[in-house]
Amino acid sequence: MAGIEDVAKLAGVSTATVSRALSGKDHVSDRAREKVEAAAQELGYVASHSAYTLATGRNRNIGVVMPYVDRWFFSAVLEAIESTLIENGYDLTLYNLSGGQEQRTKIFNEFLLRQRVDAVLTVAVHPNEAELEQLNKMVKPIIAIGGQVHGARSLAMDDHHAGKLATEHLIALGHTRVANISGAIGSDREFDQANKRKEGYLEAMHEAGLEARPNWLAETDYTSAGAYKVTKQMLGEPKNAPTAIFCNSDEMGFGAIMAAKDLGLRVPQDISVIGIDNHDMSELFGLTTVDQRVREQGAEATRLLLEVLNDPALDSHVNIEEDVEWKVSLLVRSSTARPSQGSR
Amino acid sequence: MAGIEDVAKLAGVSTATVSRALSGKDHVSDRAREKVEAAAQELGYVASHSAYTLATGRNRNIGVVMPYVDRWFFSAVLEAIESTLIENGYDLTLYNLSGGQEQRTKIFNEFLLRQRVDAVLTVAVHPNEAELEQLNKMVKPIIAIGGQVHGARSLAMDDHHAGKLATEHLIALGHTRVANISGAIGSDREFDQANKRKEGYLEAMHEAGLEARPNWLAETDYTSAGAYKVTKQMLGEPKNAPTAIFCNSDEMGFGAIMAAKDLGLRVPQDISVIGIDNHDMSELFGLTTVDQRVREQGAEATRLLLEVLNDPALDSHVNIEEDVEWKVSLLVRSSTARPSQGSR
DNA sequence: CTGAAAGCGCTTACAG
DNA sequence: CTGAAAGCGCTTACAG
Repeated sequence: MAGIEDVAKLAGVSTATVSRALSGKDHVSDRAREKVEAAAQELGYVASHSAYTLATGRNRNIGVVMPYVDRWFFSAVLEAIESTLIENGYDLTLYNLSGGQEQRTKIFNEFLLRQRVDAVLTVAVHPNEAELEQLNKMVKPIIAIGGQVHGARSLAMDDHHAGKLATEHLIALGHTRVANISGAIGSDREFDQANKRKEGYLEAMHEAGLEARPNWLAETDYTSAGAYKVTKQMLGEPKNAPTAIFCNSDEMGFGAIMAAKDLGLRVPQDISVIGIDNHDMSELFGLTTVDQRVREQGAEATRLLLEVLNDPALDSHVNIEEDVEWKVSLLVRSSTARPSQGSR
Repeated sequence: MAGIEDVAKLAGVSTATVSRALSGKDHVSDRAREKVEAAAQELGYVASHSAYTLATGRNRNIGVVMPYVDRWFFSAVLEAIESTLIENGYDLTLYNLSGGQEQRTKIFNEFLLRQRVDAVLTVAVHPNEAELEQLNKMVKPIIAIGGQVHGARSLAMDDHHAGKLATEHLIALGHTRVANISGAIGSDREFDQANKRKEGYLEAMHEAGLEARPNWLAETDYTSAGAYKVTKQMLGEPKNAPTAIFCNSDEMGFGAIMAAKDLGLRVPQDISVIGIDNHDMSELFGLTTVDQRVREQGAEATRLLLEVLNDPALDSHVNIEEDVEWKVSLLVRSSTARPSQGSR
C-alpha cells in the first residue's frame, strides 16, 4: 500500500505538507492541498495507524470491557457504543470477561496496558482494587455503564429505585402477595444490581405494610431458563402462592410467563409479571417492564466519554468520579393487571 | 508508563537484549534474561503496541465485520470469536454495519485500510465487488462465516440442506400442509440464506409430492415480532391453514409459537413448529430446531484464521478460496409431533 | 505557507 | 550471546 512518501513525491511536496493537508489542522495553500488530495486519491492512500499513534500518542480507539457479549443487554449496549464510536471516527476493541479469572487478569494486566486504547468503557463490570490500580496506570479516562466505579465517571440507572417502582406498580394494582425473582448473589459478582433491585422490592413491600414471605423470594441466574424453574416451584406451592412476580430482568420475566402458562395459569388474570429492561422480545410476551432504554444508554455513555477525550483540559479531567443517573420509566403492557376477585 | 529504555537501564543491558529476552525469540543468556525479567516486573513494563506494530508490521489484532451485533446469532458468534482470540493473545476490533450505507463505505474504504488488523473475519456479510477489491488491497487473509465470499476462505452451513432437513422432519411426522416463514428477501441483503433455506423447503415438498401453497409461504424480517404477525395471519385463514411451520430461524419460531398460543392453538397438538439455530431460549420454548452450534462455529472459524496467520508460508496463502462446510443436525424437542387425526 | 529533521518506542539484521 | 544503529511511517516544533 502507498505510504506518505509516495503521495509527497506524486504531489511534488514534502511529507510534512502531505500530513498537514490531509489532517486539515495546519494552514496549507489551496494549490498544495489540491495536489495532495489528488495524489492521495489516486494512490488510495490511507495513513498507517500505528505510525500515527506512535507519533501522536493518540489511538482513536476505545477499549470496551464487558462480562458477556452474548446476553441481550450487553449486545444491545455494545451495538450502540460501536455505532456512536464509528460515527466519530473511533475504533472499538472488545474485551469480554467470560473466559474466567485467568483471562480477566490477562486483560487487565496486559492487554489494556499496551497503550492501544485512548480510554476504557466498562459495562456492568466492577473492577477490584488491583484492577483499578492497573487501569489508573494507563492515565486514561474510564467510564462505567451499569454501575459505579470508584474514582471514575459512570452512567447508571438507580437499581434500587427501579426495583421499587416495579413493585409499587404491582401493589398499586391491588396485589398483596408479590414475589421477587432476583439474580443469584455471587453468580454475577460483577454488579450488585441484584441486591439493589431486591432491596427496592423489600422497601416497597415494607412501606405498603406487606410481608415479603420467604417463599416469595427466589434467586437464580439472569436467564429465562432459571426463572422458569423457580417460578414453577413458587406457583406450585399449595398455599400462599403469589399473585404477582417482579423479575429482576425481562428475560427472567419470559421464563416466569412460560412457567405460568405451562401450569395452566393465565397472565395476567391469574398471575401478573413485571420485568426490568425492555428487551427486544418483551413486546412479544406483552411484558410490563421498567424501560431502561439500553441503546440510548450506551450511546449516551459513549458521547460522554468522547466529550472527555476532546476536552482540551483533558489531563486535569482524568478519572474524576462523577456519577450520572440514568432515568428509567414504567412501561405497562399486558402482563400485569388487578388480581381477580378472591384469586386462588 | 515505563519504556524499554527504562528497563534496559535498570537491567544494565541494551534495549536489544531487553526486546530479545522478553519476546523469547532469540537466544539470551540466562543471567541477562533474569535481570531483564526482574526489571520489567519491577517497572510494570508492557511493550507499546504501536511501536511493536510499526517495527514488525504485525498487529495481533483481527477485524470482525458483522451486520448487527444485537441479534442473538451475531452476539453468540462474537462471544466465541473474542474468547478464542484473547486466548491466543489477539485483540478484536469490531465493525458493525448496522449504521447504513455511508458507515459501511467508511468501514471498507478507511477503517479497514488503516493497517490496523492482521486479518478480517466477516460474519454473514456479503461484500460487493468494490468492497472485495478494497479488502484485497490490504493483502491480508479474510475468512467468512455464514456465507461464501468470492476468493476467500469460508466456514458456513449448507443452508439449502438445513431447510430441507427441517421440512423433511415435518413431512416424516405425517404433515402435508407445511408452511415456511422466510427472511424477507432484500431486507437482509447481506446473506441469501433466506432464499437457500426456502429452496430447501421447496425441494423437500416437491420430492414428497406435496404442494407448497402460496398462502403457506410468508416472508418477514428475522425477528419474533415479524413471525408472530405472519403466523397469526397464516393460521387465521379459514381454509387450508398449515399444520406445521418451518421458520427460517429460532427467533421466528418463538413468534410463531406465541401466535399459535394466542389463537388458542396448542403446540404441537394443533400446530408443529421448527426453527434453525438452537438459540439460547429454544429450550424454554421447547422448540425443535436445526442446531448449528453457533459458538463452536465462531471458535472454529477463528482457529482456522489463526492457523493461516501462523503459517510460515502465509504470503502464498493469502485469499485462497476454500469453502468449508459446517455440519448441522436436527434437535427434536416438544414443538413438533404428528398431526392429530383429521386435524383442523 | 513550507521543508528538513527530530522523534515516537519498538525490532532486527549486522558485526563482533 | 550482545550492542550500536537503522528503520518502521507518521507528526510537529523549529526555521525560514
